[in-house]
Amino acid sequence: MSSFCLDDLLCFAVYSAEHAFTRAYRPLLKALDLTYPQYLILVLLWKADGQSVKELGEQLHLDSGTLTPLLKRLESAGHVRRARNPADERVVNITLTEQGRALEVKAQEVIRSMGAAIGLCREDAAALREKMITLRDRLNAAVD
Amino acid sequence: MSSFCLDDLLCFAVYSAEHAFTRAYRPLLKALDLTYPQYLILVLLWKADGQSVKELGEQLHLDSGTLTPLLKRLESAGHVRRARNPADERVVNITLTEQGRALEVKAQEVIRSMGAAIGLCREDAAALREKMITLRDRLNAAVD
DNA sequence: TCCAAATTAATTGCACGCGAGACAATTTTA
DNA sequence: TAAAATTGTCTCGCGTGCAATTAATTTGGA
Repeated sequence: MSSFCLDDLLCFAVYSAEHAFTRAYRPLLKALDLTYPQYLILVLLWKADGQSVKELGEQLHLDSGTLTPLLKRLESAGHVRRARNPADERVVNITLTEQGRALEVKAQEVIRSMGAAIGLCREDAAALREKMITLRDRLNAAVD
Repeated sequence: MSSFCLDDLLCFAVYSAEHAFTRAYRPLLKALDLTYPQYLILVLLWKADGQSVKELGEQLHLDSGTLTPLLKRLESAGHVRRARNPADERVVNITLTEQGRALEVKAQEVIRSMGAAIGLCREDAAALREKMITLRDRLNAAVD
């Protein structure tokens, strides 16, 4: 019994790889005064500004209990504005400030640095990414 | 600019897969009153009882700032004991209680359930695991 | 022997991430 | 139209993770 070690578990491999990613991102994002989840939100807004909390949460697989305080921190840092949607007062839309939009240029350098740290060619990275997405979706389906 | 979506990023694929894993584990481990990190610690202790905080941290890639409160919770739940090493008073050794040892049997069922949820054959899971470990180690090397 | 350096665990403060519950706005249904 | 159900967000409490600091101890060299 107990003949396996942690690295034998796929779940732990993913768990520790995720930590390694955030550790690798931390010093790069610190230059922009961002955390990794904050960076992910900006990535979504750079692509489509003005999304609602719910729309952001669906893409991030996070709920509003996580997003609300996170978005408030992004707001107090001056990167986004939060405003109720006049057409439906339940909805809060998140829009970039000029400052938040300006961060996109600096983020290009972060992406380049991470690409180098990963050390995989484009094809291998894409293949691994596909497998992780498939695994994630299967796990999420199993929970429901 | 901003032509990519989140699922195009390997880092996000790993990030969201990790969340999916802990979400999938949560209901299974709740039956044992354990969180996923607590479960990982028990896995290590089932394999080798009496390890120090530092030894556990090295295998989990976590530091004492994370482990100390986590181990205290495991102790107050009655699963482990924390005791200074008489030979070196700086070191705290963690030993399983009878109750903590008994959990290993119930954990077998958790492992079976997760294996089914992952939905990969043994070879594919092992190959994916290898790739994640390699990626993790490369990222960790890049930070230092 | 004694002192400086190194090692280790604990502590503190901050940022997620989630479950549960509260609440207001909106939609559905009777 | 009024009651009921749903939706979107917020708040709270708890459990990680991590950086930085502190305290205690051991080790190594003069």
